[in-house]
Amino acid sequence: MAEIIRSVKGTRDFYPQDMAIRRWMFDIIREVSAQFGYQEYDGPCLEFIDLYAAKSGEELVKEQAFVFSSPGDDMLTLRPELTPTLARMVAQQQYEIAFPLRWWSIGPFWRYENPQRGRTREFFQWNIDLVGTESITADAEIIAVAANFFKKIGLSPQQVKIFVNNRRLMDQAFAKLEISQALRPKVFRVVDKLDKLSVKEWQAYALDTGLSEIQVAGLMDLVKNEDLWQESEDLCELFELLKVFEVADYVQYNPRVIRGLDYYTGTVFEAFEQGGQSRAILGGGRYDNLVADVGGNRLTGVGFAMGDVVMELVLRDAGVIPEKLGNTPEVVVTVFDEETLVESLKLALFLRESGFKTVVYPEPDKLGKQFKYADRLDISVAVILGPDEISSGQVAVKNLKTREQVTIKREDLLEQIGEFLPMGR
RNA sequence: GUGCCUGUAGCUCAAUGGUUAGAGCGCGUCACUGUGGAUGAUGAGGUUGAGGGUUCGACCCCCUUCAGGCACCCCA
Repeated sequence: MAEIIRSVKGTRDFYPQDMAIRRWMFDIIREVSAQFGYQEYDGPCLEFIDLYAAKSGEELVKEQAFVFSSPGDDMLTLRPELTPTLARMVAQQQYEIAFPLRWWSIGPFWRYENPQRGRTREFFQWNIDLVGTESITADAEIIAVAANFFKKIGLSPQQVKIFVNNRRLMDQAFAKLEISQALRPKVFRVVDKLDKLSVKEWQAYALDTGLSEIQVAGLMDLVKNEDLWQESEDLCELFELLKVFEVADYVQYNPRVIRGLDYYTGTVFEAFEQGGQSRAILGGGRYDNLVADVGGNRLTGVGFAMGDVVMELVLRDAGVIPEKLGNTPEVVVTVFDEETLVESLKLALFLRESGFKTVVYPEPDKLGKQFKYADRLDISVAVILGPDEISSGQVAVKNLKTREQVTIKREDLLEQIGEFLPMGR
């Protein structure tokens, strides 16, 4: 056998059983998004590199994007994120769109990273945004969308938590500690490290970034202060609203959530798996200048993004992925010989029109082999059509799960199949 | 970019430096000419990732290289 050309590093093959899980997950995303009145959109997977250069910074484009020149010598990139595309699309029609807009999307993205658990080079991301309002209600709604997704997919507040903070609040707190503006991006990273390092390591790391000992001590107090939110009007209002949205049990204040991105200006949030791995599932927040960078008017919004890779890991850990996802055929029609093949095909046609997912064994073969095939495909019902049945206007129906078999009149076939099929098909 | 681990049958894995590299699962055929999963019999399937070295002898030890996994870095 010739050697099989391997798949590209960091990509995934979706066999039918994998695809069924993806479909299931995406359907819930679609359902929740639509339920809140969001409209689906999408952009191209290919964009000019300039689109990202304007906004995302050098490092992302140079080191993590798939960049190449087209035959026409344009510098193109496989989109590493959706936000710049969204910004462009909004800017292009800024006088046409009815604001506030509620848009969502799911599609493939590419980043040239070192693949490892929970991280691939090709992945899917759910993006959802509410653009054109500064109301805190919008922040609450977006968080409620995330919480409702968790609820619907089967993750409880004990299994997953959305941690919320406010960038402005943290900026004020940093100002009180007299941490300079220039140092703050680094300080964000310091804060982010707190849960990963020991106290001593963390202090050393913090001092290393240029903070004074007093500042380090102050910072430590700050990021351990779970009541800090009370100093922020926005957060007080947000938490009240989250109660109204009936998602408060999924949400918790956390002063250590800041998000690396510079463009977040108010509310920031990240959902984490609770317990063992504690992986970040989704993240988002409020931003001030979505479209200004690509030449539009100032527009604020709030949104989040969720990758499918970590999400699926978490769902697996939680054991909430259904065993049966209903992507298998339901009925197999057996074929006795060349003469009866046409009868089998006609019967299958009838079953399909009646709404059953039906396959026909493609050629005459031993019944045993046909059953074995059906069994391998996890098909529940076999319809047996041989010369005896044809001449008597009957049909044999076998429940492959229970081995029960009955011979009935043709007109009773649909009812019989319905009886043999497992519930909830 | 850095570090650790792993590459043996289609899959999951064995095999003190010593005969012809094995097992389970899967696959083919038969027992079974209109009835599957079980059982039994039997068969196919390998350049041990690749290249070099040490050795009387290498799946095993050493070097190089390729690939994969995991962690760090980073995470828009």
